[in-house]
Amino acid sequence: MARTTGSHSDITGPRVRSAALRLFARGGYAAVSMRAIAREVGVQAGALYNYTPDKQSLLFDLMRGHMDELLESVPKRGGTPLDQLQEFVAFHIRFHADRPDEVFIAYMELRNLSPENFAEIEGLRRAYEDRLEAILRAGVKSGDFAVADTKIGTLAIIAMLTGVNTWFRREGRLSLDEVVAQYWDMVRKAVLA
Amino acid sequence: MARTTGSHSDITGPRVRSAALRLFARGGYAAVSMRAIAREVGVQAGALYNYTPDKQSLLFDLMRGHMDELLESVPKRGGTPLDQLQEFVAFHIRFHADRPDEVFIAYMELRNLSPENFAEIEGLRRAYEDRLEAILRAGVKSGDFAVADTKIGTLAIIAMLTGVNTWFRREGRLSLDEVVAQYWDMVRKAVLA
DNA sequence: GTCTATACGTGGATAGAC
DNA sequence: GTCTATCCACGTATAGAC
Repeated sequence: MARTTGSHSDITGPRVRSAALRLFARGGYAAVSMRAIAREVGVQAGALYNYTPDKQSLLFDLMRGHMDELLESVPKRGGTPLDQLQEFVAFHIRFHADRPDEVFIAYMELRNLSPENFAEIEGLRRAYEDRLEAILRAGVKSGDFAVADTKIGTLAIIAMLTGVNTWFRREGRLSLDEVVAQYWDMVRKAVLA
Repeated sequence: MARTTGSHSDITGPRVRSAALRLFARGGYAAVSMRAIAREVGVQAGALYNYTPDKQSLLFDLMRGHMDELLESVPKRGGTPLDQLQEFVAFHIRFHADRPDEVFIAYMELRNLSPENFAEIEGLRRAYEDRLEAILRAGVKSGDFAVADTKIGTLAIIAMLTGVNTWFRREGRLSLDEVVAQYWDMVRKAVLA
């Protein structure tokens, strides 16, 4: 995908991020070279450094952008604990199903972050988990839910929901509505008193 | 860890596998060099090739060994569907908690397998899932369980259980017995009619 | 069976011309 | 802003001495 010389700062930046996202998700951060990213964008490797100081920042920006969007999008509190939980389950599955590459990177490439960058991403992930745990605690307090340890319950539910991404395909046997319905059924029964 | 020249075939082989396991789990297959493995074992890089034809085989052997052991260890059928499910849940959590490095590699490094090796590991993983799905189907048939789609139920339960490995630490707040008890409580409620 | 030495490719990142 | 050219470190794997 050769390109001619010229100025394209406004469009090349997003293209670099997009190419890195796709390639990191497919091959893994460590296995993807800056040259491969440049080839995908249609520039030479040296030109990438107009848009990122280094490869590590490219990974970190993708992960932070994803986590920021997740935290901005998660439903705010409202309604009964059961209503809130249902809303959370549907939101989590749909949000993640829409962004398979971002989700894959956010889970698989944590160990390739520098210690400082890892700490920041970990904090955002914790903040997201806290949203769900607050719902479970409210439900336990109101007597609607029976969850022995809300922290474990939180991690168990998130692991179960995120697992959808490992197998769900839009062309597959089941619609996303059906998937959401069954997961909600399982989660609901698992936490109800 | 310098070593003197000599013959150590009987002990070096297992040490190579053990070092590769630990380093792959910590840093990721792509980021770990043969030199790093050799350093951990205490030999020069060239000597590794007496024990493995290449790096890919090292990864594949670790994963196949893990999956073989998993399939040999999984409880065979017996008792009511509810009893079988309880046994499966306890087995899965304990087996995986005992082998954090193997489990981490088996889930994270699938994409670094050659296509042929990937197909073989995928087949073993599928066989393991089939064990659980058979239990769910038996429970649905007997009327004990209410699971809309046993394939989804299988994947949801396995994802939930395997997630324990991302946070459980033996020195932590909860004993493995307590963890098993709460997960069994959630799984049981989730599938019961 | 392990060593040293090396072939050969590729990695991230930078310099300077245009 | 992008290009070409390059630096230098490191990767897997092999050859041949001991």
